[in-house]
Amino acid sequence: MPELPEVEVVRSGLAPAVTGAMIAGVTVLDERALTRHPGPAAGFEARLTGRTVQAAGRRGKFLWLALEPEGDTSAPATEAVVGHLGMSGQLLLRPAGAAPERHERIRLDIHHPVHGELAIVFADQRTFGSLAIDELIPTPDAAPGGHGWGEASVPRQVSHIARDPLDPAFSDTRLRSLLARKDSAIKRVLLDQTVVSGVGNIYADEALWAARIHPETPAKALSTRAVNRLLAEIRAVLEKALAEGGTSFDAQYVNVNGQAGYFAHSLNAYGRTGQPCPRCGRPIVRVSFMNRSSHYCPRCQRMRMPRPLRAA
DNA sequence: ACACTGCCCTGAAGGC
DNA sequence: TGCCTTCAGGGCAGTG
Repeated sequence: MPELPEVEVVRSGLAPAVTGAMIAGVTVLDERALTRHPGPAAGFEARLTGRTVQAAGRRGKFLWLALEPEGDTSAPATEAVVGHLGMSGQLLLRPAGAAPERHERIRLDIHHPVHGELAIVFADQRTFGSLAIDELIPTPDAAPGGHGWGEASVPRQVSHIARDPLDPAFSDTRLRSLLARKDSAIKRVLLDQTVVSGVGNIYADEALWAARIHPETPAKALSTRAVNRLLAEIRAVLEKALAEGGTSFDAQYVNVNGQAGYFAHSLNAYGRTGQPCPRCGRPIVRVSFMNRSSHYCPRCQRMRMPRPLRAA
C-alpha cells in the first residue's frame, strides 16, 4: 500500500537511473495501466519513444518523469509521464532484456549515458495504478511543483492535489483553516488528498495514534494545539517510515530493486488489532470506517469535544 | 459547493 | 480437498 514514504523510496531510487536517460522503447502489455492516459496505447508508445527524461518528481503519492522538450532542450519541460501506484503498483529497475515480471503492465527501455541500457518495469497486480502522459502546468504559488522537481510546474492530473506535509511550500495555515471548517471525521479528512497529500490508511492511523486523537473526531472540534500536534506527528511518522525504506506487508510494496521496507516493525496501531497499545497496554481496536479499517487505542484516543460543541 | 458512497481489480486467507 | 466469501483500499464518478 504505497503512501508518501513508499512512493518517495521509488522516486529516489529511479531518479539517478532515469535523469538524462533516453526512452528507447515502450511496450504496453495491458491497457488498463493507461486508464488515466488520454488516447490509445499506440499513441502513448509513439509519443514517449525517443524522449529524454529530465527529472523524477513527486507530490504526495503521485510521481512523474518530466520530459525534455523536443527541439529546444534548454526550454522548460511542458510534459511528463505521471504515475500513480494505486494499491499494488511497482516501478522496478531491471537490466535490459530482463524476463517479464509477474503482473507486468508497461515496460520502458531506456538508454542512460552513464548506466547504459536499462528497463523500467511498471507491474501492478490490482491494476489501480496507472501511467499517463500529461501536460505540466504552472503552480499557483510559483513554488516548485514537488519533491525532486525544481520547476514551478506540476502535471495537470496532480494539480488539484494538495502539497504534502514534507514539502517546504506546504502551508500549515491553510491546513488549519481547512480543518476548522470541516465537520467530517478527522481520519476522513486526512485521507482527502486535496486537503493534505501523501497520507493513506496506514500513516493516518499511526499519526492519529501518536497524537492521541480519536479517528472519528470531527475535524473542526480539534483545538489548534491538537491540530499542531497532529501535523507534527504526521511529519514524524512519514519521515521515520522514509528512513526505514517504507512499510511492507504483502510484498506488494517494494523499492526499485524489488526489496521491501522495514517500517512494518515500527507500527503502533495499524494492523495491530487485539495487541496491546504500546503506550497503555489496552488492546488496539479495529473498526470498519468508510469501507476501510481504522485501528486505534480506545484509552489513549478518546473522543474529546470542546465546550461549544458539547453544549449542542 | 460540499459530503459521502460505490466501484474498479486481483490474490491471499479463512470458513465450511 | 475445494469452493466460496471476505478483505486489502486510492482515487474519482456519481448521487444527494
